[in-house]
Amino acid sequence: MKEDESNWFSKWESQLPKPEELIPINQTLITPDLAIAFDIGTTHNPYTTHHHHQQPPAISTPSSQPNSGEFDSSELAGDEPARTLKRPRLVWTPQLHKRFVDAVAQLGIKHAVPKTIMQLMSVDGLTRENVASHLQKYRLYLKRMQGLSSGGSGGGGFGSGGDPVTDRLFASSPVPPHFLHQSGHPNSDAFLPYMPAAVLQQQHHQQMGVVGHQFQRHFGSPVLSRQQPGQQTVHMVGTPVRGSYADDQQPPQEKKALTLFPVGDD
DNA sequence: CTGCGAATAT
DNA sequence: CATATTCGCA
Repeated sequence: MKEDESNWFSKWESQLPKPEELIPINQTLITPDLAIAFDIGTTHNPYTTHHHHQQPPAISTPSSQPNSGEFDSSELAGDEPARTLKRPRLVWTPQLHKRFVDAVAQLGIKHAVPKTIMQLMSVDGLTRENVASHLQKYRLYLKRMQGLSSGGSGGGGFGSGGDPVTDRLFASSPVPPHFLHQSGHPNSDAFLPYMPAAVLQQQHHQQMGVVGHQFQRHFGSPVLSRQQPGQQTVHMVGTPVRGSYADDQQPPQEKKALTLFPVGDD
């Protein structure tokens, strides 16, 4: 039992926020050719075409990124409406969710509020609303789990929609033990090993635009999509099978994660 | 702002 | 159809 804690802690520690270790969320970037090969650009996607305007929320970590502030954008100076446009629908990929969970874990369920979580995650493009919304669902998920394991509805015949895993996304990430019972950590101090100083000031580089084909049913998709009346789904897929990756491990075999290309804004 | 429920969009 | 986002309220 305690071992479990040590165990998850060890794993967690292994992938700790050391800048060097911290980056691998959007690791695989698709090459332009590959993007084209994927039919990206056939349709008029604002993000796939050369109109890199404002940035779709890109998931990236505040660490090294080759392309710092300089891009040779052809028309990036004159029009940057941005801000007022709707952000693309954020796709909560398991990895992204993991970051979320880790953030909550490190903050402690107590102080896990949208704003703080968002800052700790340091995922650029992420908004407080994104996190807030997700946090709610996550809390419900946790609640559900507890209620289920406690004994509850064993009586009536479970089977009707009482799946322990109604939420595949949440299920894909290991839920820290202590999330379940209470917010109060007796010795929580001991569990706050590292708090990145950069939390409050992250340099953001936005990048990526991506694309994929319409896929439903798979949640291995890193990233976001945007749809507007008249636009087609710009979902993207990357990870193959459904499964259960325990944690940050990416699918062993690869369908190849397609991804984003650098862009600039601001 | 944060939390929550429901509606709405994609 | 599932999921994320938006809206109103506490």
